[in-house]
Amino acid sequence: MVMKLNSYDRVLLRAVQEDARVAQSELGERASLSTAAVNRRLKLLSSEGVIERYTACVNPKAVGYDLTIVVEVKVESERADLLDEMQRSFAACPQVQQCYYVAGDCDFVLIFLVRNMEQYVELTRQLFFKSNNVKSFKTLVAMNRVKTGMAVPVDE
Amino acid sequence: MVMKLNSYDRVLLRAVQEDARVAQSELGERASLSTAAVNRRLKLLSSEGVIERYTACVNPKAVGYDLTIVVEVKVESERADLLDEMQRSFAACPQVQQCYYVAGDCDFVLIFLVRNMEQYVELTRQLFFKSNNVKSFKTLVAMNRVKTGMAVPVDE
DNA sequence: CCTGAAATATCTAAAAG
DNA sequence: CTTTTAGATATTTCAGG
Repeated sequence: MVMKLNSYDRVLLRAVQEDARVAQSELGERASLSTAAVNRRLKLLSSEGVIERYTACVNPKAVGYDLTIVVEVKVESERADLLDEMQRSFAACPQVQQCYYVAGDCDFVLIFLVRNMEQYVELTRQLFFKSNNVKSFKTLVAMNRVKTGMAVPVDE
Repeated sequence: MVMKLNSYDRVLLRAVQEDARVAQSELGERASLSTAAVNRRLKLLSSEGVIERYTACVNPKAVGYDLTIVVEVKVESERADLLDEMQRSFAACPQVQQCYYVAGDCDFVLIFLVRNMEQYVELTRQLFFKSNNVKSFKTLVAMNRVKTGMAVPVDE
């Protein structure tokens, strides 16, 4: 599960997280590596699961998704089967961008991306009221997406 | 700011969010479009800012980042200059993966990705205690990353 | 808005040091 | 790890409907 990374790999990982479209020849220059070596290492990083996938980052506003909402959910029962079912329904909802099962003073943190408040309200009905296992939830409306992304620090 | 999307664009956006490495010829087949048309539309989507960038998704565990922590921060003062300075310092920290400025019962929601608790504690000192504008913060440790990513729904 | 063909560029794999 | 080579793929441009 944990691949041994050398310092070339680290340079590559930082670079492709920032911009996955830079040519391998260009990556080679930055990492002081041949193009062939870059190719080999990137492929290895993918096959070892260090790089999980490549994706395009879409600007939510550009497709009419203007509202980001963070929600804290408390559950009624911690029964495993009920929690599993909740997680499945959360994960299956396209407007739930992220979901974390947490320890602390709530049980789930969800990040919604919705078109408007109406859509959010409708989704809370579907996801929270229907399940009968949500004790309460707290809504935090984002005024500013200060920092977004899934970038992973690669240090050393 | 808002580009008019046709139904080809929507198919393309869904596809490249899932996997940015599919060939344009393959995308063309899926969208019933020529390769050249796919190329042109993707380039347009980028230049119009609909697609912000392309990125590699790195598995945090594979690089030793095993802990995801959600933090709610309450501030002392809402003075604009103080808030700006906080946002800058949060955004500048590589272990702060995401940061939202929110309305509701706290002011900021941060998502940390850290190696271990020690690192988290150290970062809270730097980011929260130094600023002198953090009234309190609440730590939620993720037991399960149920759903992650920055995927944006593209409907219609 | 589209297509199809031609020209480039990039990636991949193999061979050899 | 390197370089070089060569062939397969992918991207981009261009002419034209």
